[in-house]
Amino acid sequence: MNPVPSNPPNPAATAGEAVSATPGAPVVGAAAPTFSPLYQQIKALITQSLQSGEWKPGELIPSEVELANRFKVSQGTVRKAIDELAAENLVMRRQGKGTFVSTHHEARAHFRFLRLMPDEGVPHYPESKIIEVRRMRAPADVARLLDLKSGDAVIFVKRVQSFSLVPTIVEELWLPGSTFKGLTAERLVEYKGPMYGLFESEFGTHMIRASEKLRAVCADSAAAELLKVAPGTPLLSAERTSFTYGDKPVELRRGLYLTSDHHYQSELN
Amino acid sequence: MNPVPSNPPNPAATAGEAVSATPGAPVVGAAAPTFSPLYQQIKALITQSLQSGEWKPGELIPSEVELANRFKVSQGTVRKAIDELAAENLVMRRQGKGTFVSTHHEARAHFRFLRLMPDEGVPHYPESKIIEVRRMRAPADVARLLDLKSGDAVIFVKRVQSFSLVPTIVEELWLPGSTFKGLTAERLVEYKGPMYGLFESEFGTHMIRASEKLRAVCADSAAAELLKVAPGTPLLSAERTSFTYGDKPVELRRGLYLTSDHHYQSELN
DNA sequence: AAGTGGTCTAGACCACTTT
DNA sequence: AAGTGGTCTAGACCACTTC
Repeated sequence: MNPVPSNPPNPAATAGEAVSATPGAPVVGAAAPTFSPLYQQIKALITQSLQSGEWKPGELIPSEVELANRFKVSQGTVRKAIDELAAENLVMRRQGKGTFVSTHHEARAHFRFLRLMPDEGVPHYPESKIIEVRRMRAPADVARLLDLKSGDAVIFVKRVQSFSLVPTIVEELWLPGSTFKGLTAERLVEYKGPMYGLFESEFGTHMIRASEKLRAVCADSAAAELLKVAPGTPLLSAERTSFTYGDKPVELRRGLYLTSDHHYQSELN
Repeated sequence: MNPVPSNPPNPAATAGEAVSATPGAPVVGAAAPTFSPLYQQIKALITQSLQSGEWKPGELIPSEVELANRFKVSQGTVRKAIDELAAENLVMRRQGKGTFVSTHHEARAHFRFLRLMPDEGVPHYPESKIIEVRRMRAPADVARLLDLKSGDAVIFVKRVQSFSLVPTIVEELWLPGSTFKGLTAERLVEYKGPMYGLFESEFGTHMIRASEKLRAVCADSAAAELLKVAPGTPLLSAERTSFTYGDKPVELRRGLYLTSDHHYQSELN
């Protein structure tokens, strides 16, 4: 279970699946040895504990000193592992308090995946209306993107979001049926707070990353009606795939954004 | 010139503009002391050297050991400063060789600020055609975003980019006239390579960050003609402000993207 | 062989939070 | 006072590149 370091201060080493950094070392039966630094191995172990739910979103994880003792490495090595996890937003460090598992139940998390911002001077009172929730069989394209088999059960959700009473977003979601068993319109409507918070608390699925493809499209009659605009109005289309631990896709989302009073903010570094 | 650390291993300290971390320390005449960690001060000093051109894009900067000696701090502190600069893409580390100043003359830099990607299976042969270059007085909105006074000289550029012979992007740029004195259509046309490479080499202006606002709009007649599409075709509008060192805005760009065979890729973390 | 960045350790002290 | 993360140092060795 331990990474088993064989470093200078560590004597002899306690055998086991030793990690040698020597190129010519006898790596029995490994075609591609895949060496990795100790701190990366520690990072992977911590990630596993996050994924397994040993430490749940919002909870405190063990202190650096404690983790260093557990893994038999120095505090500096644990620190570097946690530094990367913090950079990836998997955990949050707070001086004097400890390191917490990230959660979507937080003010700062609400806008993490929503890049649509009100233009200057436009107020921001969000509202969500569920239009439809139903179970269906995954079409080929949805199945492919969610890593399912064509025809597997998926849950389909359609909703409209308004800002300051102006309908601005119409969204369609596809979720793997097996993961979100029991998700109904009632539960979505009743739930207060962000949808990713519900996924996290009620279904144990924590979204940690997403990838979007943006396009400009014309509003079809359905979207136009929901957004109360003329058919043909240009809309910003965002096709999002969201991932949980291990880069496993667990949500497909197609949003159509009305961008007359809002814009999609993108920072390039 | 030195940060003058007064840390345990350093004896007595060599006087000067000492940086104390003691809250009650006598900070003469400083209303808001603005303490900062040593490595942040080192980072700022390195950034100054980058900005002043002491080390130019593509060049090697002094080694960690050398910088540690120069600043009279440990290598670990220099390392942490450079780590952050590398994370911000200001420098690039290469094991065994050294640390290099980032440059826009590189394959990997070409797509740093261009998020428009060909859809799957669509080939990618870029081509650029300059439509217009002229000097003008900055309109109020351009002046505001470029931190200039209304009426200051700016250079206006209009160009069309094609991918695999399909016109896909029409762009308008505004650049501060003082910074880009002598920029002409000829130089833009003659120059091989990315435009930011030209700005870097010929005008000493290195873009390090940009911020875009995206919207869906209808093609006006001018854009429609250049992109060879029907007026009213939905286009993705990207309004970009680019910054150089010190968060100084040095470019304003409005791009209109045809997204029938391309998409704007956005990664959410 | 020498020089560079990359990893790892050990120990000190600081800043912040809670008890 | 005790515990947490944050900073800083010093020294060792490793991996990679060049001479």
